[in-house]
Amino acid sequence: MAAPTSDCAQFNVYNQGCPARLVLDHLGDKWALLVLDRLRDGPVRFNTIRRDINGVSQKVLSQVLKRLERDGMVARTAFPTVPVTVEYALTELGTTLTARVGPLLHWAEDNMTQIRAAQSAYDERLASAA
Amino acid sequence: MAAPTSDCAQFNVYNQGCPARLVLDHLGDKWALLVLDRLRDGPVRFNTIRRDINGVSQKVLSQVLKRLERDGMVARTAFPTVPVTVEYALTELGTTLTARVGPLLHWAEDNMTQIRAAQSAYDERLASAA
DNA sequence: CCGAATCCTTGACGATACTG
DNA sequence: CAGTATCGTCAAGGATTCGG
Repeated sequence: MAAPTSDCAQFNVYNQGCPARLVLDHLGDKWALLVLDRLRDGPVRFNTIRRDINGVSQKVLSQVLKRLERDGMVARTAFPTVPVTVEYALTELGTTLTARVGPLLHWAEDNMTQIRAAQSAYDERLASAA
Repeated sequence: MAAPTSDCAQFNVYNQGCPARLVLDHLGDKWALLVLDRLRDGPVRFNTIRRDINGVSQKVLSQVLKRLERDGMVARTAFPTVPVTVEYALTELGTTLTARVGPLLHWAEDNMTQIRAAQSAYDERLASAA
């Protein structure tokens, strides 16, 4: 067995030291990617994100943003207005990550047809077997 | 608001037509990436994967493989020996996906230190606030 | 306006046992 | 060897309510 792309301590995903999980945990997150993508053009306010990303709850968006902030992907700025105004923006780290994710999404778009075809063929085989 | 990398139907992640989800669902999967990575060198048998990926149960590995097969990432080949021998291998689609994920993992490795630093700084700020 | 706190449902995952 | 079937646990996510 050759060396894997990212070691991950003998493939033990439970190992918190695995660097890949640091990023993958965000990718796996149902919303994080959409949030990052929404911030690509510059700072956005909380409720603007909430409105634009259809289906996310306040609680979850709050969690996601907090986590992205903790990981240094997003910067939170609160303006002492009344009522409070809060803006979220990509940090440099977050910007480079978002840039790397782009190609992956493009790959998904480019190969969507193939994936769907594979799924259909698979399902059809199942149906004919039954 | 400019066009996002992947449209996702006005950011509605629930929309199954979103091409990104087709791939992201796999990335979010706790094991799929490890499986894909394990297959990079060529066909591998079920129990070999199971042994090499520490911590995965038969059930889940079975599920993951079936899903990867359905999505056209992995090809399953059963040899009519006694007892049965089954091999899993990356398809061309799976190979290109695995190739695209690599850079992302490298990014994670390269920036792991920064991420950890951000986390520490964040946690420290929380502690001093308390 | 921006969130925190609470309750609740759902489904992912693991352990175990069994089959062709 | 390569799975399927069943059960139990547990945490993520949604709905709602309250606070600064």
